[in-house]
Order: sequence, then C-alpha cells, then structure tokens
Amino acid sequence: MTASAAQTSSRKRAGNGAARIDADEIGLDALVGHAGYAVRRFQIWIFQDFIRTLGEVDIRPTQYSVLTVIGANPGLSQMAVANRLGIERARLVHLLDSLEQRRLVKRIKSKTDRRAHALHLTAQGETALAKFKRLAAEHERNVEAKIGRENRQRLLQILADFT
Amino acid sequence: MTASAAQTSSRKRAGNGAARIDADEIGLDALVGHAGYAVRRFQIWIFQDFIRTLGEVDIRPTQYSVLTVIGANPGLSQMAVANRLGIERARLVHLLDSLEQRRLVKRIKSKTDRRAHALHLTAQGETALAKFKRLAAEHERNVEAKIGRENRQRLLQILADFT
DNA sequence: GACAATTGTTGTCGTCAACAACAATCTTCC
DNA sequence: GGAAGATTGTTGTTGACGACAACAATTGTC
Repeated sequence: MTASAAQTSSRKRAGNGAARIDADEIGLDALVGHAGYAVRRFQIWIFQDFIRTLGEVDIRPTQYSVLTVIGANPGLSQMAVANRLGIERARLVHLLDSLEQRRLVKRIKSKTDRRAHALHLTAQGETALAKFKRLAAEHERNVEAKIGRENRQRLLQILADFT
Repeated sequence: MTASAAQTSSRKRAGNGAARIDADEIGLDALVGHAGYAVRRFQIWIFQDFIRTLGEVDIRPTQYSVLTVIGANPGLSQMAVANRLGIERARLVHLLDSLEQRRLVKRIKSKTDRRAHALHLTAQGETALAKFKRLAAEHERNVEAKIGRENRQRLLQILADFT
C-alpha cells in the first residue's frame, strides 16, 4: 500500500521470525535523503572525538565555547554570552559555576549594572585555555582526516550562517 | 600572553564593568574554525524545524528514524535496529514502548530466537508513516530553503559515510 | 514615582548518550 | 551432552543538554 517495504528485503529474512541480516545491509529508506540524519550522526561522532581528545583536561565542547568567547571578549555579561552561543541563560549559570570552581573564570560584579556580572578568565584560565586550544586544534585535524581537507572547508562555508 | 583577547574588543566596553556590546559584534575567536560548533548549531536548528513541521503528528526525529527503518526492513530485531541507527539498545526499549502504545509498531516474538523480537509496523503504522514521510519531505524543503539546494546536496555527499 | 523589562538564579520536565546489572536464551567448546 | 561464555531485551542510574516557569534585585520608561 505504502510502497515503502521494499528495498533491502532480499533473502536472509526468516518468515516473520528474527532478523538474519547483517547490519550493513539494512536499508535506511527515506533517511538517506534527510540532511538532519547525516548531520546528527556526524555531530555525535565529532563531539565524541572532541571529548576524547580533550579528555585529559576534562573539557567538553560547551565549556570550551564558553571559555573561548569569554577569553576573546572579557567583561561580557552572562546574557551576552548566552545569546551569542545559543545557550539558555539558566544553563549558563551551572556551566559558570563549574568553571568558576575550577578557577578558570571569575564573575565580577558590574559597576554600571548591579544586576549583571562581568565575566573574565583568571590568569590560570588564560594559560589553561591556550592548552585547550592546542588540543582542540588536534581534534580539528582528526575531523579533517575523517572527511577530507576540502570537504571540511566546504562544510564550514555552507554552515557559516549558523555562526 | 595568549594573544587571544583581541578581536572585537573595540569600543563600547565599560572599564571592567558590564558589557555594552551588541550581540552581533561578539567575536567567536577560535570557534569559527571548528566544524563541530557550526554542525552543532545547524543540527539544533534542523531538529527544531523537524519537530515543528511534524508537530501536528507528534513525531520526533529519532522516532521517525526508527519507524522508517522498521518499515523498510520488517522483522528486524531490536539489536539490529539499534546498531543500524546508532541508538543504544536500552534507549530503543523506551522508544518502542511509546510507539507500541500508539499502535504504530508491534513486537512479535521470534520463533527462531526466543530472546529476540521481530519488529513490524501495524497497518495503522504503515499509513501513519506515509504521512510522516510527506511532512518530513516538507521539512527537508525547509532545509533546502535555508542553506540552498546545491549546498544541501553537497552536505549530504560530504556526510554520506556517516550513514 | 509607578510600572514594565532585564539579569541572574533556582527549579522542574523531557530528551538523549553512556553504563551497569540482570534473567532468559543461544552458541561454543570440550 | 553439558558447562562456560556471549547475546537479547529489560531495568535502572548518571550526567549533559534544551525548554520553561517563577522569583528577587535592579534598571529603564512613561
């Protein structure tokens, strides 16, 4: 009826019993035409590699993005960082709590807006971030090795609008 | 020391007070060279659009992928589906519980392996999936409108290895 | 000066990846 | 044929993450 049950249903299928199919011959059907599926699988791979490569310093992608933005723009408020990175401000609170406990970031009470905090890296945070960036560059070389140099460039170009 | 605090630090910065910077002039520094950052932001956008476009039928990306694979390969075991889609088998249990409650999928005891279940769509599941696919195609057109037709094609090509 | 908006914070909820443990069952190997 | 190990589905826990709602303190506006 729906004309969707064809594809890989060749041999090797037990009547209606268990599947005797090797994992690599299971058809994805409509999924192959969906960018979201490929992007999702790729994002999982890339995050796993990032987490592994920066495992020795215990820094996750979100933490790295927060540190990088604060390092490049000292004095930002939490709202500014949250908006720039697409992180909810409620979530940034916990991220900063963790980074502040590790003495990488400090919240300084703003003198112009007593509601806000001005975010800065500590001296320790500066040197640590330098090391994180070296490891992140190593991760990026892994990405390059995985999809190819020009494909990575094309990817960055295609997705440039998403900041 | 780390030579990373430059970039957008032009005017508009209060001494060490709050940030008086518009969100669009906050520099991302090293993040712009990281494929993972762009991919992550894009993946969030694409999933939000998928969830919104398929909101009327209340189907999320993971559910759609499970239904599609079962529809194209009836009789698969839970392990086979989990491995093919990169889902943990523990997580697939809950996904199938939900889909089975909605009468879209049924677990049939395998006769060749009494540990395993053979997964099938119900008749209702078949017709429902057909509708889901139409809505998913509409979502895909949104993606195309967002990044461009040939960019989407290039993207699918670049990420084809991630299944 | 009253009223609306913003900032940081706390809390809850649901999704998701990663593990660990377990019973039932299958496979392997002696 | 039977013991030992592997596999399948299940249950449970943990932590990261996005989304929302509420709140106090403070700021901006009319």
